[in-house]
Amino acid sequence: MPNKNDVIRLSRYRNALIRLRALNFVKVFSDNLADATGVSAVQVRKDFSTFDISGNRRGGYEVDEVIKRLNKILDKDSIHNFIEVGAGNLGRALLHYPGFAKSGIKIIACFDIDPAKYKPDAEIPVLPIEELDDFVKKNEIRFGIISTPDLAAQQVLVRMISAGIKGILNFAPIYLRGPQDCVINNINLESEIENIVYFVNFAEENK
Amino acid sequence: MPNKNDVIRLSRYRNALIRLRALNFVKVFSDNLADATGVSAVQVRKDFSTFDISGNRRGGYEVDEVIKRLNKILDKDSIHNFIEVGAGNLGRALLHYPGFAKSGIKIIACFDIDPAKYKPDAEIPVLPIEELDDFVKKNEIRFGIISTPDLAAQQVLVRMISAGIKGILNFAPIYLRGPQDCVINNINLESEIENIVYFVNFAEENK
DNA sequence: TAGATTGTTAATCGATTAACAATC
DNA sequence: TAGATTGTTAATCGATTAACAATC
Repeated sequence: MPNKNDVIRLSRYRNALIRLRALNFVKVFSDNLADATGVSAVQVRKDFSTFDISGNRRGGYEVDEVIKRLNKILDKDSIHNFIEVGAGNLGRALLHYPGFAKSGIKIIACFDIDPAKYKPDAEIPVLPIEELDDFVKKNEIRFGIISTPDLAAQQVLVRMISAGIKGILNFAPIYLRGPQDCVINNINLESEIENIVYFVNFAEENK
Repeated sequence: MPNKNDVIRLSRYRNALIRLRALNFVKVFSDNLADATGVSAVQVRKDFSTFDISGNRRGGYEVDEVIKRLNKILDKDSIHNFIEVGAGNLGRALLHYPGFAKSGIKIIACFDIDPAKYKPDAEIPVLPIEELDDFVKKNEIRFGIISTPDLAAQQVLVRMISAGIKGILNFAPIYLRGPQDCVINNINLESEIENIVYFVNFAEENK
């Protein structure tokens, strides 16, 4: 079974290939992709081989074909409906993040506890959190985004899972874990910053 | 030299410890931290040992002391000034992200190419990108955030680096790399989503 | 054919864990 | 002292890379 890093690399290859295609590349060698992504050329070939993407010895890989294959693997040919919980600054920004729309990701509703935030008639409605369960079940939503403060996050997680959500992107600054059959990716902005600060300081002290 | 994951775990320990302290914990065992963070107990002890955080055999670790030590290591006792480039939806949300303020991270100015976005008199001013270089040098800024579309990101990176920025958090959906002495953490929201979709699909197909 | 590139197997490297000695 | 926990060394596991055979 592939792990998170393997699949992250596939995304990276896809991004690079789309850019190379825009530059009229028809074929690429693993070396080109290595340069474009910072991944080693062997790693590229190994990944392609494990995901059944094959090239021509001597002729490299066909850009279009590899992109098609990656689209299939990453399920980029269909639209994925998401719900979001937390209509604060970050939450509202994500609702209108152009990268999502462009990339087949559609947030179809947002939920909050604060009545002041409700906007039932907006293009992407903001609804009371109590309606989450029904909404998710009725619309068969499998994916959710958490953009609440950390204190609320754990409860929101429980609610999402019991409603049947299977994949979650969590922006609350608390590391969430779920049951076996639920995928949670945590993005902790504070800890990313701490990380950067640490390594910049480290470099400064050791130069 | 520690790597990114090592330091990310330190952040995680710190978060957990702050929560445990709020629950009046005075001491913790590596087992407690393991439960609280999902990291194994050996790993906790190993990490603490490599970062010179010591406990009492039999008595565990003192919460306050470990937090202090982690604050020192992660440089949480001072305020870090950041600049940001890109005042779109996401950029504006980050400007007012409460988690940053709470955590000693201060974005002191934002830059954009679009004159319609300029707000030189706002609390956090939005300034023309041309002013970045001077501003960074005058204020000795070491850290930056990129929240532009992908096409602009590469140029923004060059500009930041030549101005002397050493640590960058990049939200543009393109994987950026910099010179040896510059730390870049890439957060690619699209690829995080692709990742979640992949694993949810995978679980569904293999159940 | 010669040369270049893929695809794969074996070797290496690094990170995690198991085992256990030290000690409070 | 007995028991529990830290701290560390050695073993294991997994991921990356080196080497090279296959082949276009």
